[in-house]
Amino acid sequence: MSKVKICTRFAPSPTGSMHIGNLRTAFYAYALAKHSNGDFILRIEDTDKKREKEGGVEDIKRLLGIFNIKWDEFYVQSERLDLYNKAAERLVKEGRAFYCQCEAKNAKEDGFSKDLRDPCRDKNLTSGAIKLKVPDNEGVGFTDFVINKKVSWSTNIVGDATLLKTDKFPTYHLAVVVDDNDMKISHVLRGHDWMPSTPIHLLVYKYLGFDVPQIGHLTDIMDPDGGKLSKRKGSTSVQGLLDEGYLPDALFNFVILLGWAPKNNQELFNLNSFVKDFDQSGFQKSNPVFNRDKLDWFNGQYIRKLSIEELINKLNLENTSKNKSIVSLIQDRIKKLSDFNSLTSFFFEKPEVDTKLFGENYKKHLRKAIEGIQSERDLMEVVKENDFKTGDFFMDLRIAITGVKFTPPINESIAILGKEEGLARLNKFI
RNA sequence: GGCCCUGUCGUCUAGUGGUCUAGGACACUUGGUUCUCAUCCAAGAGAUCGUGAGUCCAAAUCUCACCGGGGCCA
Repeated sequence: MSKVKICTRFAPSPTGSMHIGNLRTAFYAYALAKHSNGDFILRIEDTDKKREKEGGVEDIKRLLGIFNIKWDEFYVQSERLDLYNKAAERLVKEGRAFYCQCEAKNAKEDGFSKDLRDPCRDKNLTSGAIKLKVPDNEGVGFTDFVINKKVSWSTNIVGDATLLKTDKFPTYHLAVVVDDNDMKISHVLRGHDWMPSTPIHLLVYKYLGFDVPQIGHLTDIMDPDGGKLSKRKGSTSVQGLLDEGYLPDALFNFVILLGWAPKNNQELFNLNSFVKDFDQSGFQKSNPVFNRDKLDWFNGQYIRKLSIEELINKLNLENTSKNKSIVSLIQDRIKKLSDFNSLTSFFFEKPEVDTKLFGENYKKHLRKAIEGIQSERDLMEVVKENDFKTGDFFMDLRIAITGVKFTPPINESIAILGKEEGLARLNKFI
């Protein structure tokens, strides 16, 4: 293979909040290019104006920015219509495509039997939509660089695909070929769902006289309940996951390992190490399942790596000494940023205490604790002196102070709350 | 229905004919640290490599069939 510069692109449609699978495609395309000092292009595929969402483009840029993905070039397809129109017209002129004026068809009754050859293909019309004139009895194929396998089809199963719609906007099939060629994309990386339309693209490449780039189809991320991961089942939008309290670093690390693996099974990656270690042969062939537990684990790992200041910042807290103390108590105890509130609410408001949670000796425990705190003594000494069971003693304190059984260490918590407030909460139950 | 991709512990995976009585990670179980929870540490359980044939001295690794999973179909 000749030594051409590697150039990849991420080509999302601005149709709504970015899906975690799209983001993964961006990471892979980015790493593939940057591993060899190639270029990474961001291309907005906005040729379906009906589905476009306002602010969609800005949202894509913003999200990529959060993950530190930077692009070398930026294009918008709707600004390039001329290019697609010319290509389509050329194909018509050269007998590789034809105008079609068929009415938009409805779903057919039997669902499946369909006529692959369009009735307009030999009418020599001079206006309308432009469709590809697919030949009969030919073979088309390519070698997929993700699954590392030659894949081929007979053109007899390929329909006369629409290339240019009547509104002069291209379909994906035309735009993707024209753009990838024009932008000198060396490696096309896309979702597995595009595999079946690859023969169409191959034909378009051929008729336009373009070199076919390397093409690879990524696995689909699956839902634990089966089927492709979808927006319907829980939060799969990148923004949704961020809102849930997952750190970008954790999301990145988790998602690149769904469908790609290094030979040594290393678990922890950041953008730089991923780019450095990236290797095409690490692509997986079968569909991975989106596993929350693993994501949570990664998130915990990255939360624990943060400095107190960084964590305070991520939690949108003021950098006060009280908050620092609180945050340092919960850093080992949260899996997601959103766990913070439930774990620490007792610091900010008096808890509701269910007295049924107390042990049988709680009054004795609380009384001695109050004495101890008033005289500023180490509570462990109080426990020993009175021959209390350590666990029971602190649990009663915990219930009185926080109202719940799972909390940060209670001595430190009382220190943060302040002696006065701590005593007040204990005295309530005497 | 047609076409295409795919199949190693529950999950993510290592593995490319012998070193595999199949390795790692998450989850799980147990023990240790500890005022609870969590962290951390240690140990354990968990996969006859989808099934059945075949090739070979030798197969998770090659071939075929079947079955399962996934995708696409103006």
